[in-house]
Amino acid sequence: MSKVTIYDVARVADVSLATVSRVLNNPEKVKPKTRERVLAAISELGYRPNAIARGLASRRSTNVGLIVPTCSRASVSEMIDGVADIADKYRYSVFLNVTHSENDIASNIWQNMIASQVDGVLMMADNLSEEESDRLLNDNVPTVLLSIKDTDGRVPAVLIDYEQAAYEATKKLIENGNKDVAFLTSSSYFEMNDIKEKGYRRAISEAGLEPRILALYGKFENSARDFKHFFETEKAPQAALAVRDSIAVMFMNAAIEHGISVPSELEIIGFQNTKYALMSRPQLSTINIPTYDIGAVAMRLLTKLMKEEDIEDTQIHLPHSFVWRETTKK
Amino acid sequence: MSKVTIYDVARVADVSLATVSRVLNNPEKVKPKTRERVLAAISELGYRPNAIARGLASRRSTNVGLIVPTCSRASVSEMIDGVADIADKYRYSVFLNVTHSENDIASNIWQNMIASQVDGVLMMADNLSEEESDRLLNDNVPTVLLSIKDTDGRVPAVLIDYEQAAYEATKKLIENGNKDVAFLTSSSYFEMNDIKEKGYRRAISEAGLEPRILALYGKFENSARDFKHFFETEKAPQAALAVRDSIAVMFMNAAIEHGISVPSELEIIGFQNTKYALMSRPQLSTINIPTYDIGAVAMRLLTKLMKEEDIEDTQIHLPHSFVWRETTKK
DNA sequence: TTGAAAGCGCTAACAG
DNA sequence: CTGTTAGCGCTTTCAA
Repeated sequence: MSKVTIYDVARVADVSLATVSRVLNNPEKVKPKTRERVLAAISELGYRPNAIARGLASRRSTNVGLIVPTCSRASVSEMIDGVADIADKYRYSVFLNVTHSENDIASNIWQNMIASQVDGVLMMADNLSEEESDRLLNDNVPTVLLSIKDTDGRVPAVLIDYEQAAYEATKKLIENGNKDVAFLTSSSYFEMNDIKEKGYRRAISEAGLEPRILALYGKFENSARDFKHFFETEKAPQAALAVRDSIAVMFMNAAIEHGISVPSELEIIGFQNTKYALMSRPQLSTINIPTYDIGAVAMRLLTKLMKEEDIEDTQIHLPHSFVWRETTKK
Repeated sequence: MSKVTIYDVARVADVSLATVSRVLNNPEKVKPKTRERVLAAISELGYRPNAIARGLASRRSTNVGLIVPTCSRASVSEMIDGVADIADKYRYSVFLNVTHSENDIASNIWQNMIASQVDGVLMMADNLSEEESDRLLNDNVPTVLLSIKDTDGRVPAVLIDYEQAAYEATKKLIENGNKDVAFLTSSSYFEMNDIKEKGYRRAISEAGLEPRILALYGKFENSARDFKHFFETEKAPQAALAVRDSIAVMFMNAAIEHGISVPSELEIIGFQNTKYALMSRPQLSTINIPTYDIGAVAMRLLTKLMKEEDIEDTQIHLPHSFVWRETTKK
């Protein structure tokens, strides 16, 4: 709330406000001696340029908008940390918008302000309609998608090749000798899970096996009960790939309580490599996703986009890896 | 990036820009007929007021700053969701700043911008020095602390009575007949953990028992190994209260692997009621903390502070509760 | 190398 | 109820 303005600095340094502005923005265009005088005045008065006024005059806010469906999912909160770190490094401020998966982004408040006070947007969503990606393109504010991509790849994005990751994991399960390999997915629709399912199906079909999709019926909170019911009424698979670590662990717990031994009778692989995987017993084998890096790389890409640098490739794929722990054989 | 300004709207609606501004900010001061004409022009042109210009002219940004040590801790990410929801409701935008526990907030970039472009600040920190709280007071921008409080309670805050919660949990453990009740805390310094420890010590001392503090030596990642070593070299306690669910679960896993049976030989209570507690086996008894609400209530308090409403009580304590699951007897 | 002057798009008295 | 007129604090030509 400092009330000292650029005029005060100019007066104290005995220069015009234009000069003060210059030492702030183009210091090399000011004679060293004058510059020092101005700098001295600035620190003497504790002057801090008013970012809003600067934004108005320069028509650039050095703010970016970050849109996420929620914060309380490890996959997004870690990503936010990545975004925040890099934004900080480049002196950008980040506006956080939590959409709660409300699909129509246009109707959302963010448009109101995004349009007028951010230089770029980072968007993570559980799914993205074609309309929405059209809108992103039309609003011509630089945008980077995190973890998802638009159908025709026109919007810059940073993501993991989930299809390939799921494919490889499924293949591993098949190679371990399992014929009945299930895919555990969530009931609510996540585009990302569809992509993982594709990879699973590819591996299954290549091996000439039958796919078996098990979807959580409802909320995560009930999954313990739901999985218990599953094991009581249906034949247990020999192996399973889950779309998230948490689902993998819940499934495993239910299996173990049903007397199934892991991994000898049931192998399980999770997705993400969260703390859940470390804390389960047996410890979960899982696919490691560089969540933090997705955020960091996306923010870095956005800075380039905002500077209108030429980008070779605007669709960046980050590598995944596997962490073999105790829920898989060998 | 819409380039239509308030002048365009004024021209199309055939009024002055002041009238347009009025229908935006004080619609009741405009004749309904005129108002409709203006509204029509607004939607016809797709006009969106430029928040930056508005901020400059009105000296209010409708932005709040949110400072957190990290996002990737359940206790903070859920809180952020709470903040974001309420901010949204009151039409405030939130600037996210991740400090990574760098203690000196003054040295941080946030001061630069916070001072000039936010109407209020929400701050969560792992600890708060007296200097820092002084600074918060001096900068006279409305501020609310989350989960922590300053030593002399001058800064508005929303928090849980961690001391009492830990006291009650410890007491329960003692009432269950345990004499050797340990307190599991983290090695790095968190003010909050000290407060919990106080509650633990109060219960222990009231019962005439000896306190036993077990601090993690290093990083969470190594705690499995560290706890294993603990059980191999030291006498296991009969019960334990942990400062976080994750620590409780890691400790429990190590105990079980050492052949100790839970809860018959070792009772454990965690803190927070995260998903970890649901996913462990046996399922963790824990202290439920309304994390989301801390954020929501703090944001609501901040809106009042920003409106300079009179607040009865600026230190709001939210209630905790207990969730008895499988790691405690009875 | 520096200063003068014209806005950026909007709000907020003040008149009328 | 509506219009006129000053700015908000800064950037940015354009001259000097």
